[in-house]
Amino acid sequence: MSMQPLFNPGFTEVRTRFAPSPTGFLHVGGARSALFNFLFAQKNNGKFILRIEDTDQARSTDESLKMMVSDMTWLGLNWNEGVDPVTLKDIGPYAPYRQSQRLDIYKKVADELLANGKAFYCFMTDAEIDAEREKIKVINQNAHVESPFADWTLAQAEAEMKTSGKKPVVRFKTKHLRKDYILHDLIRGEVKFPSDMVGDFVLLRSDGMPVYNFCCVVDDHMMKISHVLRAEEHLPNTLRQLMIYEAMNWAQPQFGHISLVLDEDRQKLSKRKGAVACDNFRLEGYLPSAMNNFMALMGWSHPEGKEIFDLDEMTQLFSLERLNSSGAVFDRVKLKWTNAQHLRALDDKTLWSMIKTHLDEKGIHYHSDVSWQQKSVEAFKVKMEVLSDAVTLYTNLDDSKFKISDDSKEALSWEPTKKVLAVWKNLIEKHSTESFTEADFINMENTVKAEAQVKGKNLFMPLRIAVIGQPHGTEVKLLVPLMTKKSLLHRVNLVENYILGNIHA
RNA sequence: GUUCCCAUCGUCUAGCGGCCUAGGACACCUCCCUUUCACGGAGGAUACACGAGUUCAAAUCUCGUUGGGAACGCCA
Repeated sequence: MSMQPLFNPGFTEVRTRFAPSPTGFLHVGGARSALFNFLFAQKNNGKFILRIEDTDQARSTDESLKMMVSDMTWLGLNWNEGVDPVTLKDIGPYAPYRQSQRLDIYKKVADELLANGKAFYCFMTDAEIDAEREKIKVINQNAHVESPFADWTLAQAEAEMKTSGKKPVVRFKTKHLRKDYILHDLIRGEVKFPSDMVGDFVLLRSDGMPVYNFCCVVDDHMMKISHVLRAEEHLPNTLRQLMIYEAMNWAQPQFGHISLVLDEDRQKLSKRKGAVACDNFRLEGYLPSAMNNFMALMGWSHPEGKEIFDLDEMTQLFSLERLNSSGAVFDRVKLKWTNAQHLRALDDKTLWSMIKTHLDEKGIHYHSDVSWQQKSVEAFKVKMEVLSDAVTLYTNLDDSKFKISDDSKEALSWEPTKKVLAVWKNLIEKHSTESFTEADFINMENTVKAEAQVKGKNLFMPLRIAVIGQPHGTEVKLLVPLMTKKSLLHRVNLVENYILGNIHA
């Protein structure tokens, strides 16, 4: 049995990176790529780098960069080098890690390619390119626009710049590369690209800003990235990148192209069909552990088929061999279930502190008493799938928000209901303390049963409505200990009035 | 259109030539638990896109067809 080397010649340790462009929120698809890079680096005692691809000056914002950083931190995908999560300063041996601050580096590489004839200055205007494109399209769909400047000497181009003042782009010369490029993809196996798949692509824009395919290669090389795990949409880019590696005579990292995350209609996940920003999920009360768990399961599988696990377990078990190559539909229903499982695995104290955050945010009232909080968590734990579900659950405990639901009407119209409520109210009034225990409630319930001569749902539904205003939901014996005598009286009075109002209406 | 990628239950997937009359999970249905709704438990229904090869043997390998997706920018 022969061991496959972990990385290509020229690399000494596993170094992966996630390189978002700060032009919006962190997308779950991106987060999943980040996760796999993080896991692979962790698993192999390597380094995980956060690089910022902000060469699109028009769209990159600081706001977005902060969001990316905080979302990554929230998920627990901690990086070893890159933008510091607190100070936002670049830290690590290969700083700076944002491309807008590495311009001189790209320029130097471009100059080298220019000098040895692997790239050229192109003075074509947008209009000229468009016109040319139209022209050749008629003859051959497959053809690429050919720049008349491809064969100019460097001196010629420099003279032209000087005299005309024109600002050219730098293009990579592909014409002479008539051959197939073979990529040994970690996930897809052998992928063959014909070199005529691409034309002379831009390296440097006319304003000197580098273009993605160029700075990506330069940075991956300079930062000694050993493994590039990225979404499948980048697969066609890889040809351009392979060409640059070859032209610079640089050692290639290993590439792995992960399948796409799709919408229900099997297209690339987009925000038009629901939330896709990590931040939205955080706000709705999804746990980072559940997010990671769920994202991992789109494309990766636990060796024992387990469905619920945390980041540590993933890190222990992660391997590229268990990554599959077909796209995965983002199933929000299963995400919710996954979250519920993680929620229930939490101890009551931790869960309470998370619930509290959501209640505070909405200004929902709760008791400061720790045992009350504990009891409330016990009562509501299995009723929640996401933390924000707590908002409704605890609002139901607020007297000022008490409301009788529409589906209560039927039970309130039953003949024995009036009697049940009367006995119930009487028992509350007679109760000697302000609060009730579970045992108190069970006694009271039995008394109502005997005195009102009712049982089954004729007993239970009216009682629940008198407590919570709804015929279904949390066990009444768990609800009553969360309430006061005053509160229960207030509620039963409202329900009685409601029935009276209905009768006379 | 061109190039590339992909193809197992509705969805996420296991499977890497015989263990597969295809396993698990979500969702769905039935029952149990439960004086409600849930949670939990036990069952059920549902899939190897199609066609040729290779082989004693194919969900697994090869080719083709079909279907889906992505990329074709001075976006990343």
